[in-house]
Amino acid sequence: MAKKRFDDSPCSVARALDEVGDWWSLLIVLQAMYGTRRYVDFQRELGIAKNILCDRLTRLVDNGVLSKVDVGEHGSRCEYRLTDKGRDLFAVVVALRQWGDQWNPSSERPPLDLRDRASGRPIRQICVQDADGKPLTLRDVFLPGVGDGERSSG
Amino acid sequence: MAKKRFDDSPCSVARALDEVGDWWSLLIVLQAMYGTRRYVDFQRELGIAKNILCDRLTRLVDNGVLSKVDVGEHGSRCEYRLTDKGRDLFAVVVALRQWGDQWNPSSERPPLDLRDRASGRPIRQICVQDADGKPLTLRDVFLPGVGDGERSSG
DNA sequence: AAATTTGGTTGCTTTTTGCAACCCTATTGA
DNA sequence: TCAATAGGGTTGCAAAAAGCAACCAAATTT
Repeated sequence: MAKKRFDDSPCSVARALDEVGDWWSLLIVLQAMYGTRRYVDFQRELGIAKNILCDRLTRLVDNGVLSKVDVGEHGSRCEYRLTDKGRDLFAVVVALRQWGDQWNPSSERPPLDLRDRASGRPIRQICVQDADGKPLTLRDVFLPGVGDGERSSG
Repeated sequence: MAKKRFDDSPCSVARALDEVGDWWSLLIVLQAMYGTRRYVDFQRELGIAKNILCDRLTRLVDNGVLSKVDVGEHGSRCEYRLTDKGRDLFAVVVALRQWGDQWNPSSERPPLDLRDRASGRPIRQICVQDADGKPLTLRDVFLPGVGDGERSSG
């Protein structure tokens, strides 16, 4: 009766969700992208229970999304830092944020205004693109070798 | 002691995760993108418990990600179809799939080869882009008006 | 008329979550 | 030197959610 695991699923989305698909993990990654590195800071900023935070940080470290680094001379403090794998979730987080901003806008706050550091201009809307950069919707794509009618109408 | 809700969080990522951030919801959406519409088909293809599936489908309908449509003359059958809001999760799902393919590749299956229906060519890697389409990493962006040093080193 | 399909609901057990309390190791500081 | 505090946890307990199996009712098939 345990929660189902997807870590050996043939589907890479399922495997990805096994690592960052629970309620807290992706928020921890997001917070890390904002610069948070310390246990107590994650706890305060997310309002997460300490045991859950501990479990999630451990899992994220085990999965290579974060790394645990001892800081300070005597090793009693540590930081949790994004790895390359964790930083690579940037597109996922931004896509999710743009979706949330579009479909569940906050009545109080404007959508987050991420900008390119070099030009100062806002970033683009994330989308699936063809080889030339043209935006593609769900219906514009197919899977070679798969019976395709199922995805064509709707 | 209830599970924390994020539906009124000021963070749009948290609000998005409140709708599709649990273990099953995004997989249901993914399956719907593959063309699945029927309760029994979701159940068989995902291997999800019926009560959980029922709960998730209801939640996704309540949140406007799926719509429940009666089909057949006598209304005893229905289909769950993606709404525009649900289809708009395409970029999120593809970003997550590409991340999973890159960092947790399956030993058995090659990464899914999504292609543009018009050209037949593979789709691009999803990434955050500046206004000109140049790829941006986490460190290339900033939030106007926010003290920024926190995100600069890492 | 009986079996099957579809879309559920109900009961029950195992896990997970969330909160509070506690622990151990520095470090501060009076 | 001894107490207080901060950081990073662990433990215990109650509530909630997940998972499985059994059951249900309407429609369809045989």
